[in-house]
Parts: sequence; structure tokens; C-alpha cells
Amino acid sequence: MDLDLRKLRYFVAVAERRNFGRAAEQLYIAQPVLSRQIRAFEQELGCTLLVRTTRSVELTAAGKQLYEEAQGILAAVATAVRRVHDADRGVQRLTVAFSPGLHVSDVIRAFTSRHPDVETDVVPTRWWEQDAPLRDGRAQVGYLRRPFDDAGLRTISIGHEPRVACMPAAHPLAGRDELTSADVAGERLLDTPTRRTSSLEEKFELIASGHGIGLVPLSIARSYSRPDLVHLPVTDAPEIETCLAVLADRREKLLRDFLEIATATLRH
Amino acid sequence: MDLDLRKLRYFVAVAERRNFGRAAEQLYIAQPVLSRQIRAFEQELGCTLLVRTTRSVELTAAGKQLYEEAQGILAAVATAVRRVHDADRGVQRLTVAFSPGLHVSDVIRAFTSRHPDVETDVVPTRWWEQDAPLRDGRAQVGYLRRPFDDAGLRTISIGHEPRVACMPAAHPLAGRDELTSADVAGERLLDTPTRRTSSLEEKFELIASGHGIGLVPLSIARSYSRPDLVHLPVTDAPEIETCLAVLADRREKLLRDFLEIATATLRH
DNA sequence: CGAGATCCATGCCGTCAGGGTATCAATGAC
DNA sequence: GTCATTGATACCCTGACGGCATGGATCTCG
Repeated sequence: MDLDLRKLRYFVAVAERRNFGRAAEQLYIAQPVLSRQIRAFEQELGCTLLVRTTRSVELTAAGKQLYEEAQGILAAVATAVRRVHDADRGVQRLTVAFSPGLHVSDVIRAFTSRHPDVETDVVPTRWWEQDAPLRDGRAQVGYLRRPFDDAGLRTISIGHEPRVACMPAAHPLAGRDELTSADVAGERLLDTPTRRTSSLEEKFELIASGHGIGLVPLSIARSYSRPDLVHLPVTDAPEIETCLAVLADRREKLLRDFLEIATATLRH
Repeated sequence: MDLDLRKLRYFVAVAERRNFGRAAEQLYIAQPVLSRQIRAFEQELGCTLLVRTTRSVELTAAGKQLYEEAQGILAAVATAVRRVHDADRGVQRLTVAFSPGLHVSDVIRAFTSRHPDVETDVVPTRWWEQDAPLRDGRAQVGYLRRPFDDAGLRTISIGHEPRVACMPAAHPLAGRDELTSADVAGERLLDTPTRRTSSLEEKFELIASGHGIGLVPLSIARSYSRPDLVHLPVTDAPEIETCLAVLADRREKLLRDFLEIATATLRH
């Protein structure tokens, strides 16, 4: 829970050198200090990180895991500090999250041409937690595909796309040219994405293995075409919605500008 | 640089409450302590985070930025601790990075059916730094599309895909049915992805605006089709390669198993 | 096999960061 | 003008972190 970054850095040094003395030297502290700190760290975490003999130091499974996690944490801290300094110098920054298959470059370009001083960045989301980057502060605005967890989010619909029904090639309906929602009403639909059952790809996996049929946006169906699946237009299905989303309590001018530019850009 | 997580938590508490007294109460420390800690934190960072009057506390731009960054950092720390405990209890874990447009579910499924005890996860990469998740420990194996920075990586080619030439609809060659590499030899090619100039989308942007033509994998071309771009097969172009990549010094059995299953799964 | 080298752990000590209490100063409410 | 609220300052104490000296274990080498 309460993890100390200093001790984490110490651990990383030992993990990389596999030698307390050299690590201590590199850290500009005395070796006994390092021994104690690492031991204290292990006690705080409640598990052994290193197997020491007088001749060797090896990582336990927990130690290996921690070493991997440490990379990301320390990198995140470093970029955080840099960005805070940037912000202090007046640099503005906007990060846009986008879900698989969505295109954001038009809007990013329009936005940066209007705000050349603002640092922009994009970050891909995972299909089953599209809202995560917005909620944990990695992004301030998202291009997301419904449905997603929109509690606490303000959303603006920015486009529709036909849904197509996706089913195994061997499915009774697969021979048809097009379907109506009445046709698919009797079928088992795979719609709600959950962590375990469906990344986007796994959704197609489930469909291919006969667990049901899916209604997916046309562009996604096109890019994920597989020989064992067929896609059929559903003539009267409600179109699928693409949204802009921001945290509901955000009111910054920069965000308003982005939303305005984004919605304006869309009507070509 | 050397950021203290305790102080970061303190800052978050104040940022959320916008009140030192309440924040201190929530943190179970005395209010004067909190005042001093925050001030020390500001001095360490070298910039002001909060504007205090006796009646109100407001965030500066730097403070807002830090608050956003803090969310991600503290979340990352929490999951790191959880994963270390899991690893200590013997839970194994494998995270697969995949570049836009690649499909990993077949292999993930095959792998999890062989190793039901192993926690698997996938993480999308950004087009212009496909190797990043491998290098910072967020993933142990990647499904990447060449070219990427493979220094220190071990790669296994797992597939080829035809390249198609992508150019503006107004381009002289756009009327042709297909091209040879001789046709594109005289053209300005946009190939190396760099941070500023090209996310995948921005690459198409550049192409559309006449900065050159691109050679892209067929499946990508299909999913990113736009009215102002045309895609033409290049009959004799070398096919584009999809790779598995792992850090060169990784030799874990789990990784070897994954690579084996992955290569076996691919030859259907 | 014994001497020396190497390496991590332990004991003991000093310093300073972090936490507590008491109190002041500034501001807004009435 | 009085009082409540809130952040800052002053002063003290405890304990974590660092240093040094040294012990104990193991490997190497003659």
C-alpha cells in the first residue's frame, strides 16, 4: 500500500546489479544501509524479493514482478515531473484517448493548427475499459464507441455507423444478403464487453465458435474480416454511436475548444 | 526527480478537498504538518502547486497537471503491489502488447487453455513506439509490425502480408490497377514512423495532403480507407512482416511456451 | 587444507525529516 | 467590532536513514 519510492529505487539498483556492494556504490550509500533498507522493504511488502547467499543474489518471482512494475512506475514519475514543470512554464497539454478502429488525426490536426502551442498526445484504449484513461487522468478527452461506462462522463455523439451482424459462416442466416432486426431478434447476441469474455478480438472468437452473433460497426467488421465469419447488413438496426467523452466536472477552456473543433471538423 | 509518494498523497488530499484542515483530518495528521509538507513538496518540485489565501485553496496549472499525473501514478503503484503479492503467492502473469490492427485472440486463447493458471493480459501499443511496452516492463511479449526499434529484442517473424501503395486520389498513378516497385521507386515514400510526424492516422493524413505515398499492410489499408486516398497493390513489393518480440535476455519457460504456442497456432 | 578475498548482515551512533501541540495572523461573516 | 475559520510559524520529540566498524559465511587459490 504505502510504497516508498526511495526503497523502490534501491531495490531496482540491487535487482540490476545482483550485488549489494556495487548497487550501494552506484547509489552513493554504504552497503549496510542498503541491506537494511531492502530488508525493511521486504517486510513492508510482506514478501521476500531477493534470495541472498553470501555469494549470489537472485530475484524471487515476487522480486521479478516488482522489478517489472518498477520500470513503469519510475518512468511514469519521471514524465509526471517533467510535465508538471512544463505546465508551470505555461505549456498546455491535451491527451486524447481513442478506442480501437477510430480515427482521430483529422481533429488533432485541426486542433493543433488552431492551438500550435498546446502539446497534444493520443493514447489507445482497451476495448473493454474505454473510459479508463479519462478516469485515471491519462487523457482528458476520449473518442469512444458506445457502450461504455458513462457515469460521471459528459458525452457528445459525433457520428453513426451502420451495424452489421457478424456470425459464423456456417450459421443458418449466413446465406442471406441482408437481415432485419427481426431476423436477429431470436439469436443470442454478444453485446456487453466484459474483461474476461471479450476484447474486441475475443468477441469475434466467441462468435466464430458459435456462442452467438454480434452487432458490430461496419468499419470494424471490415478490418477484422476472417474467412470463418460473415458480416451481413441489418437494414433497420439502430446505427452504432461514436462519442466524445470528458469528465463531467471538467470545464477548461481548452477542452471546450477541443470539443467545438471536434464537432465542427466532423461535419466536413 | 526524487519525488516522494507520501507527499504526493498529501498533495492529492489537499487538491481534492481544497482545504488543508479537512485534508489533514482525512490523512490522520495535524494540519500544520500538512502545510509544511506541501510547502516542502513545492520546493522540491521547484514550482508552486497551490494558491492559498486564508479563505480558499486553488490549484495552479502545475498543480492541476500534477493532480492528473498523480491519479495514474498512485493507481500504478497500487496495482504493482497487488501483482507482487500475486506473484508471491505463485500466480504467473503474461502481458502481450499488440500493435494497431493485429489480432492476438487466437494465440491468447490457445495459451490460456494450455496454461489456465496464468493471468494473461493485453495492452495496445502506439504505432510509433511499438517497443515501449516491452522495454518498460508493461508487457513481456509483443505482436509488432516491422519496422520497430529491435535493439535488444529477439524477434520471430510470424507472418507476411502484401503491401499496398497508398496515395492521394489525385495522384498520377492513382488511375492504375496495380503497380510495381519500379513505379513507386521515383516517389517520395513515407516510411519511418516518428513521434511528431506520424501516428498511423497522421501518416495517412500526410499522404492525403501530398507529402508522399506510403506502403502499408493490406489489412491496415482496408480498415483505414478514406475517400481521398486510393490503395493499389504493388505486385513485386516485399511483403510486410509481423513479428513476435521479446527482450533478448528473457529466457523464462513461460515465455518460451508462449512463443512456441504462438508460432504453432499461426500455421492454422 | 588454510589463508585471503568477497559479500551480505549486525551493532552502534549521529543527524535530520516528519509528526505533534500551542499559537499567531489574516480574512470573512454578522 | 467581534468571532469563527483557516493557513502559517515556533518549538519540541521520535524515529527513520545514513555512516562506520565488524562479524560470519563461502568461494578461490596456492
